Amino acid sequence: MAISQEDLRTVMDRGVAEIIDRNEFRKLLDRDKPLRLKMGFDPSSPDIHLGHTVGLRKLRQLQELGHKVMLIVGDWTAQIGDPSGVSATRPVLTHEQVQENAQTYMTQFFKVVDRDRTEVFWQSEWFGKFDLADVVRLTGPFTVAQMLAREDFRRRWDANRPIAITELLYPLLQAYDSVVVESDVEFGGTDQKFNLLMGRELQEMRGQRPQQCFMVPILVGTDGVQKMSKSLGNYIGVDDAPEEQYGKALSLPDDLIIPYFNLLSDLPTAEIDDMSSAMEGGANPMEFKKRLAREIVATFWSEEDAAAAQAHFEQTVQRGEAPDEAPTLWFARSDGVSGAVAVSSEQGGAKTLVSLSTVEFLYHHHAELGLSQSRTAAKRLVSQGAVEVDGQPAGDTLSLRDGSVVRVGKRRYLRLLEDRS
RNA sequence: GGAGGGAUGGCGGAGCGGCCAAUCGCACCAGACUGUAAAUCUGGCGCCCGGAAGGGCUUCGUAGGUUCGAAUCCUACUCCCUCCA
Repeated sequence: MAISQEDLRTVMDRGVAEIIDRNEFRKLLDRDKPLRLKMGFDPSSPDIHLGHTVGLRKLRQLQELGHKVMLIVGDWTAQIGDPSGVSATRPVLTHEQVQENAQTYMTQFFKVVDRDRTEVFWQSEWFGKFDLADVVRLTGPFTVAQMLAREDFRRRWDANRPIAITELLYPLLQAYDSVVVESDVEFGGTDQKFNLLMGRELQEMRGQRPQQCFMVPILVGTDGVQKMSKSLGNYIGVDDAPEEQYGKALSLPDDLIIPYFNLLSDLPTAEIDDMSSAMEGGANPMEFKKRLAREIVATFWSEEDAAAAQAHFEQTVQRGEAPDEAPTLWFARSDGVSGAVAVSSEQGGAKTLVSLSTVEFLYHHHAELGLSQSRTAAKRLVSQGAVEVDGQPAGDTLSLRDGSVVRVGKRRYLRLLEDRS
């Protein structure tokens, strides 16, 4: 398959941590047959964030060169829990949860990867009929020492911390997947190295050409320090709303702008380099960051959504105005009382609504405002000066009109409108 | 089979009879500052009453008990972990 020099560089160098074996992989790209690209996931926590998309984008690039993705739903390995990284005991998932998580995952997965060039497998297709003889045959050739070669096993072993036998099984199951789908290349983060190499080994034992291992770098999270992860809260989710993604992207430390462009956008490398030197020359990073944020939103949503998210950001954060689409609290004049809002007087055509008190208002409308249902919490907000009405700090009692906007903290708004219908 | 350690707020982790609604870190919320929802600083962070001072109620695996008083002591139970074999 003919591949341009530029594509080749993009595929093999941009956003790549390590390829084993690099030369082999290079040769495979020149073959006529589409490559079988393997990518597995455990349906244990279904949300995909930007950190995952670094690898997914690679898959996409290769799909566009004509190759095919084998997506493996790890419904068996999910039972075990990947010991890579943190070794917390995971709750065993029910069949329904697994199904559900897998669906969520795939919906997000296919925001980046081309569904038409993807084949989906479930581990249960083969492990469902595995018997003890198969297990013995699978585990037989491996030794404990081999397993202890892996860093996290080794560490726990040395520290006398428990290692479950099923955990040792994990890499083997993953390796077996490679045999079943006859994977040519398996993708994963650098933390997957051991598991990926296991696949190579097992394939060779079973008379297959060993897969290449393609490792992508771990993405640094929005805090600029630790790797992006949901549990650390420094992530941008694929499924986050456009404004959410945009806002989170803008909160990135400036020195992450360039790496993010490299790993998460299709902008030509030359253009990225230009930005880099422009910033070194004193250009305001804000503009580039906005561009980055737009790129990100557009990847997962659309250009229009990206533009809207930017407008939203500029309006609410930079200018501190209420968003157009603030939740609305409708009140009926005839009610007299709607929730905690009471119509108290009408002067010169403009009705004035007066709440019982600011605290009561927040308490009664906690749902619309996204607050917790607690008077104490509402009181705290009031005493902290977090409440304002139409741009003016609110006192102990609110004075509201048709069209008033109540703002709580930086990001919560509630618009009051009379229901004239 | 034997010996030992442990279960505390969303998480991690102090406390080991009154000064504990419970140190501290993370997360979270608010304020200030900022190009930024970052960083930093300040404050807050069980529920309820009160303008406030303050008061009340429910929490430290579960169930009982000792005590004027228990997250802290005792008993039983449940679960987790480590070491020896």
